[in-house]
Amino acid sequence: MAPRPVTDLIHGATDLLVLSVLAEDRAYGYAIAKQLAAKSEGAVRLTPGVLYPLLHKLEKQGLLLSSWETVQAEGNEDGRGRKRKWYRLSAKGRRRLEQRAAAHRAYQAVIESFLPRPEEEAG
Amino acid sequence: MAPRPVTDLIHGATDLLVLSVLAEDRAYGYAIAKQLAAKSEGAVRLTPGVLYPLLHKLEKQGLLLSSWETVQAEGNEDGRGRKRKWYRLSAKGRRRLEQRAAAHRAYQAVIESFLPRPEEEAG
DNA sequence: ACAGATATATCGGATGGCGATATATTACCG
DNA sequence: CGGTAATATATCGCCATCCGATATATCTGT
Repeated sequence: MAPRPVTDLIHGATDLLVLSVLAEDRAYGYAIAKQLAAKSEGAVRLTPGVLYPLLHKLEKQGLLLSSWETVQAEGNEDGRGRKRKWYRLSAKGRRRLEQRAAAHRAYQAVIESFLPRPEEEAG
Repeated sequence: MAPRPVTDLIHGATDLLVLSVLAEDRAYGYAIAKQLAAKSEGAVRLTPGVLYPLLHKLEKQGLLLSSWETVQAEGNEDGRGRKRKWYRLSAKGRRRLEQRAAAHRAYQAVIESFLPRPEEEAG
């Protein structure tokens, strides 16, 4: 058994990423994942199995507020349509983002202080 | 039940930290944990439940080499004594450290690119 | 004699990320 | 008009990891 590809991770920063995206503008889950993937050139991919439970957790914690919207398709006059669950940061979520970002930066600085200096790539 | 103190974590960087410490000099487990705690002013504390399974894993992966040493105490002439398991980086471990450090830095740069700019603390 | 630091180790619980799977709607292309 | 892919949300179980608790033994300082 190979030790598993291990796409390797996102190191407990998923909440930070979602909160950060929503700090700029409201968005729905799928759009959040697309934005992260696009702006990181594929490096950050929040799969459904990570994304949706995470959004539910953050909402439950009062960091996000949500509302459903139904997109009316062309030539579709009845009640059906694609549903989107829009999320936005609550005031609490905004404060939490600031805290988490600061804590993340502080912690990364500590880790960086232990790492070996990067190898110079000879030109 | 409060959501647990959540000493909060070390974000999957434990291997990176251990490899980094051992890149400078050989050490035994307890000393590695002490060094990390001291140099980070308590921010990084590898508890036994994290430390020892991790060292075993890294050794099993061929990244670390180990050897036991017995510290002879004063006034103790017989065979007993405190045992230390010394670890050092293998060549493979050294290469792995470079890779992991580079990957870590690249990933952190991506995460940082999503974070909001730090709030200016007015002087 | 006793407490506390040193030193290694394992166990079980909780969390979190991940792939797989499910369901429904809509867009695109031939 | 029919099929495939993209859009959109959601849950499940597996596995790795981190964590506190516990165990054992040695050594130091008082």
